[in-house]
Amino acid sequence: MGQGAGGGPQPRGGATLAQVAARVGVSLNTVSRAIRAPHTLRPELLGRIAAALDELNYVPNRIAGSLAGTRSALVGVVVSSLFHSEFAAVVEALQTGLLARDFQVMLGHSHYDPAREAGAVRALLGWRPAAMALVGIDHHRDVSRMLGEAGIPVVQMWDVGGEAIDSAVGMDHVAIGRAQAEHLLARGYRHVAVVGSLRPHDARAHKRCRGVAQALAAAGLGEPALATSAEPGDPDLGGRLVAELLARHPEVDGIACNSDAVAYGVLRALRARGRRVPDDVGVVGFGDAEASACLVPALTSVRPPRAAIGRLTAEIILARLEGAGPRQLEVAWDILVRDSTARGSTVSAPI
Amino acid sequence: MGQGAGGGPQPRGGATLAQVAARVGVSLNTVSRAIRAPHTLRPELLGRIAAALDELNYVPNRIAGSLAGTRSALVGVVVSSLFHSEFAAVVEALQTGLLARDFQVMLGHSHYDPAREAGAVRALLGWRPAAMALVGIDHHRDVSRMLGEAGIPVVQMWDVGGEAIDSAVGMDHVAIGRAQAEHLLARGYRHVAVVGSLRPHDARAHKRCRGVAQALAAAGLGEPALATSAEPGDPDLGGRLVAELLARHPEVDGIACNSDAVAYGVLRALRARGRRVPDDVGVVGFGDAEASACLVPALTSVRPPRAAIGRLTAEIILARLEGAGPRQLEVAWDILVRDSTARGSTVSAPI
DNA sequence: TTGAAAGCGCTACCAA
DNA sequence: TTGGTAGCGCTTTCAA
Repeated sequence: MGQGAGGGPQPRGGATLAQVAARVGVSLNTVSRAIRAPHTLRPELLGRIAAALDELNYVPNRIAGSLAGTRSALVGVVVSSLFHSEFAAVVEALQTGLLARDFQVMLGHSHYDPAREAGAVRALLGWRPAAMALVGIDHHRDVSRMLGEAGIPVVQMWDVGGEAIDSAVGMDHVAIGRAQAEHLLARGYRHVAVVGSLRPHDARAHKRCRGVAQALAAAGLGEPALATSAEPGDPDLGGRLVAELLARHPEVDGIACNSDAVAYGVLRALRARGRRVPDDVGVVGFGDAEASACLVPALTSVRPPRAAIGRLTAEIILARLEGAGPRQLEVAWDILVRDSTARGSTVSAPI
Repeated sequence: MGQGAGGGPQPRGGATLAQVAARVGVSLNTVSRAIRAPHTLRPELLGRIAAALDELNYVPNRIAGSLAGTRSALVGVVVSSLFHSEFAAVVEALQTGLLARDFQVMLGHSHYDPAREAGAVRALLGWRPAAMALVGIDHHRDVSRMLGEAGIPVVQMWDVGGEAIDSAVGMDHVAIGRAQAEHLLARGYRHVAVVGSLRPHDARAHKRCRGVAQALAAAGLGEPALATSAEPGDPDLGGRLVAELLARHPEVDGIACNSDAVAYGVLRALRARGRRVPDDVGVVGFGDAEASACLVPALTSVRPPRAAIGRLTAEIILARLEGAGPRQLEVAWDILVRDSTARGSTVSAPI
């Protein structure tokens, strides 16, 4: 209270097309065309309009443009989480690809919860996006229904193998789990366990887990020992889970982790318990986080092609918008073999 | 070609308010009020409208709402980069705070480039956001001008101490640099260097660097040795810079890194060269990344209150929008002391 | 090459 | 408690 006008700043918006038109002395839609189809105007007029546009710092109102135009310039993107940065690089590559064609990305988070995912999808759909991209291939039926009814291109990222709503770009997570286990077996580890965060609705994590079991079965071994939790996967969780695992299954000598962050904690806890890596125990991660090559021992991990997934998603969206059909792509990943599984490459039978 | 209709999916949008109204047999704006002010309708009518809304899967068109309404429901956010996840936690906390009040976040990236930052700000302003938040306090003058003219609340995050456009929530980066150096000196390291990515327009990094120099000067020591680069800060860069540093300044025994990722590479390179940490060299990072506590030796680092910065930014934006005045907050950070600087806590003079 | 007019789907205000 | 009406700033026809 007092003499001030009170209240926050008054949004002034910028100049409107009509104001620019009035200043130049032409009609509103001549200015509009000066922006969208400059070649249809006399150069002289175009020059005067450009000058006015510049002078008034005209910034096109995309809200108005979207409402009036036939297509929106927004793409909705739903990721599980940005926090653990699993998907930050995917989003960045996607946004870069889209921005080049003047599409804005709108981000939503599911926090690994189907209800929140549905909420995020609904909220984004309210902005009438031209397309949507989301992490995962298995969704709550409300999500599939809403997305199907929206009648826009939808790209499901990161996973493949489920029933795609429209298009998909991802990895075969069962194969990844299998590869984790096969790598451990090839290095001579026989008692393989799975450690990590396994949220009820994180289908990818469950698939990798299943892949590990498949590989063990194929090798004539029993079920993998499991130490999982629905908590977010961080080093502390890894430490707690491995402690619990070793108490129950002291024979474990190979650990497939559901994320590198968890693997960091696993390595630390093994060290604290005097278990040598890779001599006594082999550890393989998932995600190839930035620090993984700098740990001691350096962590063997699965590297997902994050930037490629983001880039391909952008490409598919743009192509779909121009009339191309849906596509489903499986992208390749690889295992970066480092010291944490460097016990030797021949299968040595236990004494 | 072929028999198909060709073309991508036809965006069908959802049902409109008018369609719902027609179905119930009331006027369009009665339905609008059923959504925004339900208590002003007869319960019976409200029930019928709710049923129709549900049956037609009505999703309000936020584009139309923003254009017609007095205020937009968007907040623009510009970060330097998501990729190195420096700001992912800030954005997530900010988005959570805003979403609770039904504001959508629109993200832009500057990639540590003033021109791209200006481009991102301009692009976001086109959506007529209700407010903007951006990383950094020192901006290209075009950015300050555009933001000032927009007449909306603007919160500058992460840094403080410059001339704020409107509001700010951040840390004193000079003090952080000073603290890094003082910590090293307190642990008995005498020849302190700065290693890391120093992009021309990353004012925060420059301030931390200046802080280190100040602390050395205050202790009667000379300028810090510098090994910096404009490349993105990752472990490989850290490794290369420290190799170059030790070639030029073999006497260095304390290293202040501009990010934890760089520090990871520094630790690895020191190990490869047979320099023991913390005995021969002390290393302190910035950012407290997830892996830092799991390295060997565990990395001493400065921990920024990322979630708090995001949350406070959301609070300030919401308050500003309700008429509160601008605020400038400096938030506290701390140094997590770990093994990489654990040489002892008394200053021991070199022999 | 330019202008006029009709909406896009909604909110805000007024009248009933 | 409800309905009518005038825009928001632009794109998109169509006519001049």
